[in-house]
Amino acid sequence: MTQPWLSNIAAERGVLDRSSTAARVADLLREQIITGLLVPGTRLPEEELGKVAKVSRNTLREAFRLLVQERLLVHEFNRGVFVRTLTAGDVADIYRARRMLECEGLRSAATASPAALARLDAAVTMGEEAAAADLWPRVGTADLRFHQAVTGLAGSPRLDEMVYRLLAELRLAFHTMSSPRDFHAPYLKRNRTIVEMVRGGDSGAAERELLDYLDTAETQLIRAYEAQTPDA
Amino acid sequence: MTQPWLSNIAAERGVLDRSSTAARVADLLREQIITGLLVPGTRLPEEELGKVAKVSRNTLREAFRLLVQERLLVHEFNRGVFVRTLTAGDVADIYRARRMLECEGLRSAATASPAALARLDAAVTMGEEAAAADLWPRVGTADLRFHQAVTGLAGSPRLDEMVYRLLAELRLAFHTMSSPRDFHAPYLKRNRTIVEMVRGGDSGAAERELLDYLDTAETQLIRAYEAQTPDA
DNA sequence: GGGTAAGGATTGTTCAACAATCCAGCAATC
DNA sequence: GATTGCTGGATTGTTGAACAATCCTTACCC
Repeated sequence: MTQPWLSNIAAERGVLDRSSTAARVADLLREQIITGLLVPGTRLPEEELGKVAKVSRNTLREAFRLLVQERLLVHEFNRGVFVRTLTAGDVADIYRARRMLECEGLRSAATASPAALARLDAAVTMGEEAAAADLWPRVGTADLRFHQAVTGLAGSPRLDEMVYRLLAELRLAFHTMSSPRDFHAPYLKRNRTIVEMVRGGDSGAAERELLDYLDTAETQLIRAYEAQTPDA
Repeated sequence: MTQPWLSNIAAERGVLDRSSTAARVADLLREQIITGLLVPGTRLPEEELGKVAKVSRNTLREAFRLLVQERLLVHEFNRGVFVRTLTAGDVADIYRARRMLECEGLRSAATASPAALARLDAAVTMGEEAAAADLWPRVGTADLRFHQAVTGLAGSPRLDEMVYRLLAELRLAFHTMSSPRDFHAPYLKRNRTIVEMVRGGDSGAAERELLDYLDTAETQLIRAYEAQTPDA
């Protein structure tokens, strides 16, 4: 391990062989969920799903467990697994946690690694280019990646994982928004603003901007959410 | 649902019927891990373990998944599951996340529910009584419960879960401490101090105290940790 | 109408088997 | 002598079928 590039190999090694069938089935299901084709509340019967996915019930159950861990599915004992349905309270709780995590990231922006800053910039650029090309779902992913990069400024693997899970969870609520374009468009500019504030060293201003940003996004989302699910 | 105690029953209902064999096997393994009998790095062979636990390989694998999610085990594809070994970097990262979460709890102490405050008090009292009775492992659990209660002041289920997982993870490192008594004893008083500051409404002082508290605990733990695992 | 019992459908769990992969040990080569 | 290549045994990954336990619906009875 004296050569520097050997440690690079060692670090990236994990992604090479990781390919269990259960993980691949989980990928398929995740895709269906985050694109909104699998509606929250839907029950996923083991036998039927196993047949169409051409995997045994056991491995399918293992895939379920992976997605339950990501909070995309819920597992009720002796009743089966369902696509998670978020309550308005869940959305509020997620935004509360996001505020804490992302602000923590901005506060440690001064000591952030160049790679982390580059990821921040790349995410914003990706969003702008996707908007120019009219690829609005891609704008959505870029936005999520931006917020992950904000938290990533802290350089903490655990904080990264936390925000990753929160954002994955949020996708369950995004589909209640009528148009992804109207939802994501206003935030493109604000993301760029935040990046420039961070680059300029004014993390206090960036934090204020981000908090206001999250507030409006939260109320917008919750309003659309409660309109769709009367009461609850 | 007009009776108040009915909602209590409804809230606690989930734990009644939740009794899959996999969960119970996971409980057994967790016990062995947090008491330190199962040393980090140990490999858990499926066939052998399934025989002694008298469960099939499939359900054992399900138990493994549960503990992998709790970060007590790690799962390497085609190689098996191992008891997680924390690096000094892991410990530092855990404390970083704890600082963020627990301070967030203290900051919302003013708006915390009476039940959350009661839990805080109960945890400290439990620790003091356990110390008086010379039950030091119990002091340890009381301490963990205290920190969970601190975060619980925020009243956020997700923050609660995050800190729960972090503290569970941390137990993997506790066994490197030679004596649980020497490690936990000094913190009994500081816990009480923090509770009184919170009760008095001075959450700023409580936060400063807690941060100092966590700093010393972290350095103490990491020092003992690096002494035991030379290099790494 | 409301409670109840039977029935079917689905999940929980086990078992046995085979394929895929890893790993330690040994042979071959330079 | 160290590295490479191979081989056999052990362990994990995955499958399919079977049975028990549980839930849900339907029909029945009072």
